[in-house]
Amino acid sequence: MPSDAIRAALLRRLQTYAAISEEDTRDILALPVTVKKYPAEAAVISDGQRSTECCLVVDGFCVRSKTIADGKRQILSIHIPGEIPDLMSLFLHVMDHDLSTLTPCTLGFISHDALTRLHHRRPNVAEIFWRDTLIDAAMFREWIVNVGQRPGPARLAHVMAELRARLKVIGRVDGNSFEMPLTQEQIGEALGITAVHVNRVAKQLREDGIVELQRGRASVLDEAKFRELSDFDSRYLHQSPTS
DNA sequence: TCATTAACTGAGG
DNA sequence: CCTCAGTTAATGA
Repeated sequence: MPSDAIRAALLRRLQTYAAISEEDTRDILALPVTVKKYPAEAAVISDGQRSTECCLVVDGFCVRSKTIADGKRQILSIHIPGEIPDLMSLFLHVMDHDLSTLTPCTLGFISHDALTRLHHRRPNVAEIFWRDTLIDAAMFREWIVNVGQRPGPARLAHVMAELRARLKVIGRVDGNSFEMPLTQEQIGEALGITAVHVNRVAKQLREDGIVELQRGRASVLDEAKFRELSDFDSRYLHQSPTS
């Protein structure tokens, strides 16, 4: 993949958040990016490591997670192409959680130095990245509500609804289905329930004709029921520049 | 390896 | 008594 296409993916995402001027666009497209390929389930940067660059997801899915003393892992967020999951490392230099791939990934690395220079030269771009970080925090608030308060079926449906809304803006929703390349074990780690229970919940949703999960793809079978169950309101994603 | 399902258990309403 | 969810174990894809 040409590196122009990689920077364009970043630009496209940032444009969903805010209008970007011509000069700012030029400087974003001029960012030096080092591209690397990763296999599935690979560590990108780990808890405790010092970071000197930010990671742009070009292709594939990543997750952020933390692992507790007994080995159990909590998945904190799922990341799709165009996102920079570790943008906070630009200011918080030592990682406080893990970033790893879910699927095989193409990742673009941008040095903190280059991003800092861009911020100083282009305050409007700095604002966009700030906005991006605040939306990241809004997603975490929603995640806490999901894991802390919703019953299993709604938890699963909500994560699906959010993923679909985010995939939609990068043109990766195909009719009633979209990619959700997590095993039931990984879904359990995201929802805070066991893999067996994920299977039970998934079976229930399938039997109720609401949503179906197979081979890393989710299909919404009944939009109205899905909306009601998921309790999803996209407001917290702030996907429009004026929201 | 991952998905599926049953059977059992306990918490909590 | 009912629902939800964890554990264990067996089996299939």
